Amino acid sequence: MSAAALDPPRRERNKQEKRERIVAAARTLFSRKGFAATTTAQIAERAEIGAGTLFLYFASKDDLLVAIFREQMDALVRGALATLPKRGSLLDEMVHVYGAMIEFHERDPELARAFVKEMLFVSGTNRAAVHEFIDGLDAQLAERIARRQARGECDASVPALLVAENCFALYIARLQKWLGADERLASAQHIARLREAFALQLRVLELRPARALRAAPRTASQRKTASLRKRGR
Amino acid sequence: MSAAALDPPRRERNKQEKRERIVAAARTLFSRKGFAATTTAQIAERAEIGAGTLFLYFASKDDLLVAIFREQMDALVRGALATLPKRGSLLDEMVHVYGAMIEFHERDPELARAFVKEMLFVSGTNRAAVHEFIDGLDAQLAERIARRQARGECDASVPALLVAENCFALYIARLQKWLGADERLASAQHIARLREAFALQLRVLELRPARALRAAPRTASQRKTASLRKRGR
DNA sequence: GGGTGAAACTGAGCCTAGTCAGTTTTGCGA
DNA sequence: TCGCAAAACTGACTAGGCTCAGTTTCACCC
Repeated sequence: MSAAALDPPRRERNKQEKRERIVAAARTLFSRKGFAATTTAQIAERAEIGAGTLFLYFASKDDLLVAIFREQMDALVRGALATLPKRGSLLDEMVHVYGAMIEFHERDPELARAFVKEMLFVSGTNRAAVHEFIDGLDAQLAERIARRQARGECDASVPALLVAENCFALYIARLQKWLGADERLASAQHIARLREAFALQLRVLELRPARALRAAPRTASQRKTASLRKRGR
Repeated sequence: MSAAALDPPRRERNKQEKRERIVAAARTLFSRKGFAATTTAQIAERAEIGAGTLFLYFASKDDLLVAIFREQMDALVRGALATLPKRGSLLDEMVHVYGAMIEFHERDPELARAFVKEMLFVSGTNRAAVHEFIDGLDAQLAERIARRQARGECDASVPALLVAENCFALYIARLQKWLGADERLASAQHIARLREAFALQLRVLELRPARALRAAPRTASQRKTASLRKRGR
């Protein structure tokens, strides 16, 4: 057999195909029967692999779930960032991006719950990817903030990345309140609440009439810990 | 046997004692060998009960862990609120309370990680208690904010409870960043970071020179969702 | 003090995520 | 074409959380 040019990555390609089969099988079964009710044996059977093979591709059942979601989230956020409302406020942009994620999770709250629970403590094949995703999102949104600061639309003395990180925290907290409660409000409700929380955080970016920036005098104990604040990134 | 006055709650008292034995056994074993390495069978044996009995008292191994931590957190927060620094700023107070929790978690990060992961999605015997704990903490801190607002030290137009809720979100996010990462910084580092995040959020409470409160004009899409914002509490 | 129904308890056994010793497949150099 | 080492794969097996049918204990009433 003389497929010289294509062959070298053949083994690799087989692996990739198999991985895809596993992901496809898992996606189907998870959404059909739920996460807890799907066994890894069923996934393996549907993907036509041995029961143990699954764990060569994913460190655990949780890891597999996170892999599936992360891929979808990547695409979702790329889409949301590409369709940011022109002429909207910063708040609008934030809500546009995070609102898209909330709407996505509304499709299947049980899966979303399992995902959110795992996401922040991933330790399998997704560790790096998840942290890159979060850092990337924070950086993108910080960039949008910084641009407005440069244009003089926002208070430039506020660290943009820190604002973006705080907003991500507010998003996660909203998800947790939503998915951790039994009464399930519609996603629109949660987006509205998220907007409130964001609005409060983004207020620090409002331009202030001249002075005021160091308005509140620092207290003794504030000064005491000040030396710790220079974080070594 | 004539212990008439004490007997009626005897069954009840036995149950309570048994529950305590389970909690004590679990606490010891968890901290000695870690959460994952401790089996429920070992806990049951040490508590001198049958293996199945444990699950009459706690819905799952996770539920047991959450019960233990929640009890400790209750006491910790009560203590922290009782020892708030006099004459400190609002920021100092926030850091005092949440810093105490971070320091507590530093004692055993593996347990803390498992706890934080479960806490927000509890579904066992602790559901209500955990949510009461969080709501109570938010309310207490909101009260501290409101007091300052009433005294004219803070911008009274800012909803105090929302600020407190946002701060809790920032605390959780900090915990997750800490315990979800492999490189374990000292708790002092994390308290310093938490202070930064809080400081940024609390800036919205700074008094502003007269105008400015409705500084930024609302955009079209902001108005669009405004009707959703009246949350039905 | 004995009968009775309910509450509490028990542990053998089920179920499934995850492991690993052994087997098959693959790529490559002779 | 033929070894051969490494990579990939397999499925019987294990461990441990949790269940539940059966048993014991308890409180109450005659």
